[in-house]
Amino acid sequence: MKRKITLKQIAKELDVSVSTVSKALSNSKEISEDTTQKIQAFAKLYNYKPNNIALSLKNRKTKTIGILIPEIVHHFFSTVIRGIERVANRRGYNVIVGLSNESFTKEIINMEMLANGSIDGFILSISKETLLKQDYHHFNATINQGMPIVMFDRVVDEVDCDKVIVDDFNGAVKAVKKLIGNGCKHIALITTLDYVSVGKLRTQGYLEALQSNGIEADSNLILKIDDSLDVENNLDVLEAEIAQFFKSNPNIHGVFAVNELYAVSAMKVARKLGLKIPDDVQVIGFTDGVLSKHATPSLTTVSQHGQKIGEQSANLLIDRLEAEDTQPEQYFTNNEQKRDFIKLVIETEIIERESTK
Amino acid sequence: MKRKITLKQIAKELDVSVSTVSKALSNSKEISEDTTQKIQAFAKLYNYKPNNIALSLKNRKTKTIGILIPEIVHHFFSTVIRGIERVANRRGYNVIVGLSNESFTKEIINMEMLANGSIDGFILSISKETLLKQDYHHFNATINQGMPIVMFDRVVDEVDCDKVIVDDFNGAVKAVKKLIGNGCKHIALITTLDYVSVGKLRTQGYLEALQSNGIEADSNLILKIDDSLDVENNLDVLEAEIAQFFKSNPNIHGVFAVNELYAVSAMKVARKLGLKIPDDVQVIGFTDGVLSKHATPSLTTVSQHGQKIGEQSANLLIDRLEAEDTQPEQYFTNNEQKRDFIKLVIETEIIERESTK
DNA sequence: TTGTAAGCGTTATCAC
DNA sequence: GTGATAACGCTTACAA
Repeated sequence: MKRKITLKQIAKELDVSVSTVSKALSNSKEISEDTTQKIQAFAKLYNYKPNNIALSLKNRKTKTIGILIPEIVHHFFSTVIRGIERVANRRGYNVIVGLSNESFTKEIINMEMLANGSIDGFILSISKETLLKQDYHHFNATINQGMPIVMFDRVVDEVDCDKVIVDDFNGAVKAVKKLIGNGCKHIALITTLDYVSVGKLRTQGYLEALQSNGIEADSNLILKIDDSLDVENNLDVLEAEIAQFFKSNPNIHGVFAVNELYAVSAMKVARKLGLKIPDDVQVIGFTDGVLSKHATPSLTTVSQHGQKIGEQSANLLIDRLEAEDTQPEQYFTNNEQKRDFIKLVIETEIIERESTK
Repeated sequence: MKRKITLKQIAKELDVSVSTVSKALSNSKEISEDTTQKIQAFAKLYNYKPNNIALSLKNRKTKTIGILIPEIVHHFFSTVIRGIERVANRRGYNVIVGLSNESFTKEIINMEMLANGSIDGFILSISKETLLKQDYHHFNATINQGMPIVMFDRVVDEVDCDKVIVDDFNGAVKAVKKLIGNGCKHIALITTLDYVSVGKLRTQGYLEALQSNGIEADSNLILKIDDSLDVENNLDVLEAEIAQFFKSNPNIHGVFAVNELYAVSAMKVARKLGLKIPDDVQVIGFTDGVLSKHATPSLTTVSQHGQKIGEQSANLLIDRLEAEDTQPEQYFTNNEQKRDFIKLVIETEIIERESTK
C-alpha cells in the first residue's frame, strides 16, 4: 500500500528540484529534452497525478459544482442531476450533491458546508420550507461572497441570479386547452397549496386556459392538496381525498393534475368509481416520469425535460465561472448597474398517451 | 462582493499574528481571555469559516466520500444515495457523485478524477460493461493506493474490500416459494443475461426454490432479456418479447421477475392477453420502487431496502477511514495476513400487494 | 501570552 | 537549463 506519489518524492528520487519536475511534467521548454524524458517516464511509471486539493488551493478554484436539491428519490430531480453531471463532466468539473430534504435548516447547513471552499458555485432548487418561510438570506449571502448560484425549477424573484425554469404557466395552458379541445366540459384541477411556486403557476395556467375559452372557473372543481402531509407515503389519504372530490363533482370530464402522482391517483380512483379512461374522464399530468409511462392506462403528460434543465443550468454556471477568469474584477459604471442575469425558460411538451383521446 | 475572509486578514486587521488568531478561534487556552474574545467577536462579525480546501490539504483528508454508480435515474440507486448522504452528513462528511453510465471507460475516468485527492474513499456499484469485461484492475489499483472502497449491490469476488449486498438468492427463493405456496404450478422467470451478478443470483434462487419443492425447472419457462438494448426506452420490444413468451407458454400460473420493469410489463402484457391478475397469473417482482406501488394492480415485490444499503455502506466506509486515524500504519504479522473485510448482507422482505393472492 | 516557521502539494516568478 | 522562493489558507511545534 503505497500512498500516491508527489512531486517532492519524484524530485528526490531523480535528484532534481521540485520545480524542475513540475515544469518537465507540463512540458515546459525551459527543461532539456533529456531530463523531461526521464522525469515523464518516471512519473508515468509511478502513475503520478497531481493532487487536486493542492491545485484547488493554489488556483483558488475547485472545479467542482455544488448541487443542492430537496430530494433525490424523485424522477425529476435525478434527471436534472444527470443533465448537470453530463455537461459538468464534459467541461472538466465534478459534482458534489447535498440534499435539503425540503428543510430550511438543512438547506442552510449544507450551503455553509459547501460554500467554505469546497465548490466554485451552486446549482440549486429551493426547499419547500424555505419557500414557506420566504427567507432567502442564505442565498444572497452566498452570492455576496462571490459564489455564483444558478437556480432551477423552484426559483424566486427575491434572489438575483441565473435561473432555469420550466414554462409552467404555458405548459398548464397547453394541457388544459387540449382537454377543452377534446371536448371536456367540466375540467378539474388537482394541485398543491400555493406556496410552491410551480404549483401556483400551473394553477394560473389552468385558469387562463379556461378563461380564454370562455369557461368560467368553478372553485368546486379545484382540489388543493396539502402535501406537507407526505402523501408519498400516505397514499390512502390522498386517494380518499380524491375519491371524495370525484363524488361531490360527478360531472368531471377532464382532470389536469400538477404532478404525476396526483394524476395517476386520480386515474386509479376514477376507475374504482367505475369511470372509464379516457372515455368518461380524460387525464393529463405534469412531470414526465416513470409512473406516467407505465401506468394503465399510460398517462398523457406535460414533459419538463429535466435533463435539459440540468444541462442548461450547468452551462450557465460554468460560463459564468469561466467568464470571471477573464475579467476578474467586473466593474460597474455606477452602482445601479448590475451584471445581467439570465432567465432561461425551457418549453414544455405534451406527450400523448392513452389517458386522453 | 467581499470574498470570504481568511485568518491572515483577521490577523492583519487586529494586528496580531495568524497563529494567535488560529489558536483563539479554537479556544486554545494559550491565548488570553481578552484577545480570544476580541478575535472571536471579529471573526463572528465577518462570518469567518475556515477554508475546507486548506484544511483538506493540511490534514490530508477531505472529509468527503465519492459515490460512483452506473445510473442515477433509478429508484434503487437514488435511494442508496439518500442513505449514504444521510449518514455521511451526520458524521460530518460530504458526498460527491460520479456516474459511470454503465460504461467501463467512464468508470475509470471518474475514479481517477476523484482519486487524486478529492475524496477519502469510495462507495460504488460496478457498471455493466465492467462486469462484462471482468476487468477490475482500477478498483485494485485504487485500493493499493490506500483509498478504501465499499462496494454495494453489484459486487465481485475479485476485489478485496468491504461489501454490502442484498440477499438476492434468498429473496428470490422467498418470492418463488410464495408463488408455489399460493398454488402456482408453472412458474415463469423473467431475468437478465447472466453477467449481471444480481440477475444470476436471483435466477439461482428461483431454481433452488423449485427444486426444493420437487418441481422440475423447465427452460422454456425462463425468459432472458438482453437489456443491453436499453429496454427502458424500448418498451415495445420488451412487451413484444414477453407477449411472445406468454403465447408459447399458455400454462403460466406465476411469474417471478428480477426487476420491477419486467414485472410490470409482464402484468400489462398478461392483461392484454385477457389474463386476470392475480386470478389467472400471479406476479412478483424484485426491487421495490415507485412503479410497484402505483401499478394497477399494485405489484407484490421483494424489497431491497436501498436506503439501508446506503446507510450501512457509509458507516462501513467511515468506520474504516476513522480507524485508519487511530492506527495509521497497520502492520501485518506476516505478509499473508490481510485486514479482514466485511461483507454485510441485507435481508430482503416481501411486500405483499394486489398482484398475488 | 504571543509570534515564528515549517509543512500539506502545487505552480509561477525570479535568480543563477 | 535548473533551482530556490513565495504563495494559496490553515495548524502546530517551538521560540521568544
